[in-house]
Amino acid sequence: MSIVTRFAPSPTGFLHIGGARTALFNWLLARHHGGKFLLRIEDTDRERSTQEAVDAILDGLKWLEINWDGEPVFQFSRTRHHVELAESLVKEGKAYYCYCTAEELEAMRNEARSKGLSPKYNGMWRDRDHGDAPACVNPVIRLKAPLDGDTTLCDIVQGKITVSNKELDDMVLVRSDGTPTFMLSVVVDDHDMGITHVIRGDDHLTNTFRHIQIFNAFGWNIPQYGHIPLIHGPDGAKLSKRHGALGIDAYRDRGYLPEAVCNCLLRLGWSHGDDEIISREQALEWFTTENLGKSASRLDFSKLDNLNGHYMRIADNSRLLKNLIELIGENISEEKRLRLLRGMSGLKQRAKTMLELRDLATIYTNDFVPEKVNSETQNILETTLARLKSIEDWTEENLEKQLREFSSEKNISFGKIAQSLRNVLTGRKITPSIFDMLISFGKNESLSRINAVLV
RNA sequence: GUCCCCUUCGUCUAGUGGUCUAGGACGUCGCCCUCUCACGGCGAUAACAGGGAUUCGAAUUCCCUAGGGGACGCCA
Repeated sequence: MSIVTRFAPSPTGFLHIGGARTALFNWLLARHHGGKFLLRIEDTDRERSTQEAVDAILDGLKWLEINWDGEPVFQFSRTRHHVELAESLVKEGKAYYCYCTAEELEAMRNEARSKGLSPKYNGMWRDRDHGDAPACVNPVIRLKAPLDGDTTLCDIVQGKITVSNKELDDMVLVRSDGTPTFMLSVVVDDHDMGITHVIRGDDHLTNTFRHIQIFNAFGWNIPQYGHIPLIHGPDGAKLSKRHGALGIDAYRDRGYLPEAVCNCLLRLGWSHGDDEIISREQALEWFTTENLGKSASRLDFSKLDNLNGHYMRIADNSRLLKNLIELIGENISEEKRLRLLRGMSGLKQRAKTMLELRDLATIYTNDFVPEKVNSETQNILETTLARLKSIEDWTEENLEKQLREFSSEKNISFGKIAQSLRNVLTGRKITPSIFDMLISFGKNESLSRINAVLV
């Protein structure tokens, strides 16, 4: 049997880090087994669903290079089908109309709570005759859930979990306005889409028992479920906007590379021995549900920084340049682009994020302003300039050779020469190596910058 | 309140009864490399929530306690 997984976000907000990880895991599971990964937009809540959120989710997935098969399924478009199936359940006696008002339901819950039970529907219309129906109340359709026995979930991650059916009530399948609920829609769509495996957040665990009851009512096969623990904020509490519950776009804006974000997410709740840096190819090869963890984790930004630094270092220079120019958002002259490209290797190993890279890169993009130097530095620069002028073979290797020779000939410490050059070329004390910069600026620009200080 | 789940260094985790005086990674600290800063290298720091039980032997199995989380909607 071929594996079909899905990611089914509701477009009521951005794609956050937890959702991205869920998508990643489902994607990896499907791709690892050569199966399909589908996308379903759960937009049945018309009040809160927005097109912006749909776009944000799609963009986020694309940025992470989590590609789905076929077109996304929009759940709302399947409303009629969902309702018809619910009605067929009523005909079969597996569901029923309930005419309870909001006040009655509230009273039921309060009563249950006061008895120390979990608040739930008491089944008052379960076996009641249609004729009793109040004329002015539009009914909902409820599932006739089993009253006795228990429902068991064999979870891929959490193991076997059994819940007494007494804990579950007759859930609403179709609302009084005639629209299907999440409970119904998820089950029908998962069935129709041929979903075989569902990896989702732990917060859905208790829903799953309800889903199983609906599957059973229809007599359909139940997919394999894997409930992964939630990601917590740095303080261990539920992830909220206060901590890392940012949209995935915020990670891009903060200068993270998608492969670093994926690697980081992958290690949150999944492991492969002692491996930390895991490429996409390796992840695809190694990912199985056996290695999913059972306990909640927190997003560690210093680890993300570290991973990002790694992926920056191994990233292709021209790709980084392209990203950098987008980030700067201004026109960069051809000359400066060339400088940046030549200097990229030296810059990228000093940056943990694209934002840091952008700051470092200003040494090559800022306009040159000559700074005053003291007479000692001036003397050093004067003689150094003469020497540099004479160098025809302007390569890193040769520059190093020549300048080191020069240093011992003149009996000037190499550190002094280097710091003087660094300062005059960039106006800064912290930069990439001077050879790196001499090459990046090129001979002409380098000499003219030194000259500008001497005049 | 009820039900369910979780608990190894500060953080992410390895570990599925002996190979664990518990391994790796990030962070932190120190040293080395060195033209500054990084990178890199070496080293240090630091954990099995607590208590019982099973066993010759338990981080690993079972029970209890504590702590944390999740769910209890005509939201998804």
